[in-house]
Amino acid sequence: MKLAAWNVNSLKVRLPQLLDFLATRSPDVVCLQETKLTDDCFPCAEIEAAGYQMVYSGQKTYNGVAILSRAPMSDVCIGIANFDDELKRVIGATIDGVRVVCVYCPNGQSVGSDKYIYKLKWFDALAAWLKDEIARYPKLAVLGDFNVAPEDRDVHDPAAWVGSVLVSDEERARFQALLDLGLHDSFRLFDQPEKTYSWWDYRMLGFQRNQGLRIDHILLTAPLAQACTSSIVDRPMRKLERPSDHAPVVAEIDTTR
DNA sequence: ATGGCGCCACATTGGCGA
Repeated sequence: MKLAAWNVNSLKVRLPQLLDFLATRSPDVVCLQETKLTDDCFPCAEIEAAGYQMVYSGQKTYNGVAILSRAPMSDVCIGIANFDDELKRVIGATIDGVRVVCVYCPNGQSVGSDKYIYKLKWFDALAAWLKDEIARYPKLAVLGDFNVAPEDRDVHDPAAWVGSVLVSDEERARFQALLDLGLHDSFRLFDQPEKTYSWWDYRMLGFQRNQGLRIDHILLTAPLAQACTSSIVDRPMRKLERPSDHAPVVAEIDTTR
């Protein structure tokens, strides 16, 4: 099972690139973030024509998540249980016995801001909910834009970023709390090229200079981590014309194990 | 020097993302 997560930064704009991704990479499951579409505007026909079923939860202008899958999805859930959040950031579904949770974690804007406080609370609610979900579904994957660079090696210039949003100790502690639930960062299960990132600023030739951050992740419970055969950042997608500022992240699970 | 780029909407400028 090939699983992908991609912050498309507007599905309306990025639909051609998504269809390219589906056709050339042939993922089984794709978790999308920042679709920025209300549900009545979701491009169902084009995605169905590409051979995928889909579930989605969106809103105007900001946020919005979706899961695309070749196989049927069941037990679809929207949002974090017991956490009141009007922003559309979470959708989950069961696919071939794997519980897939797609997340668009808050950005946090700047350390100490109201949005930062909300980000920390949001992560606490996510962890509390995932603890129950993992107990219910031992084979669980959490994929998406976490808006946290877990370690300094996930940051192009750690000295320039020290203490700022996306890398602050409090944010990294929230990410670690997810790992402490028994989740594994699939990317770190394998040897990886140095300076591998998943997001690059549109400004300042960020991509050309590889000034990026690794903030998009695929986290796996132990049964899936043991069956994981690869986990990469699909960097070439960031080179396309009119790219998202994020590249997709992709992990493969050997479901016969 | 806190800018830049790209996307969105009560648009032709401002808010936001990261």
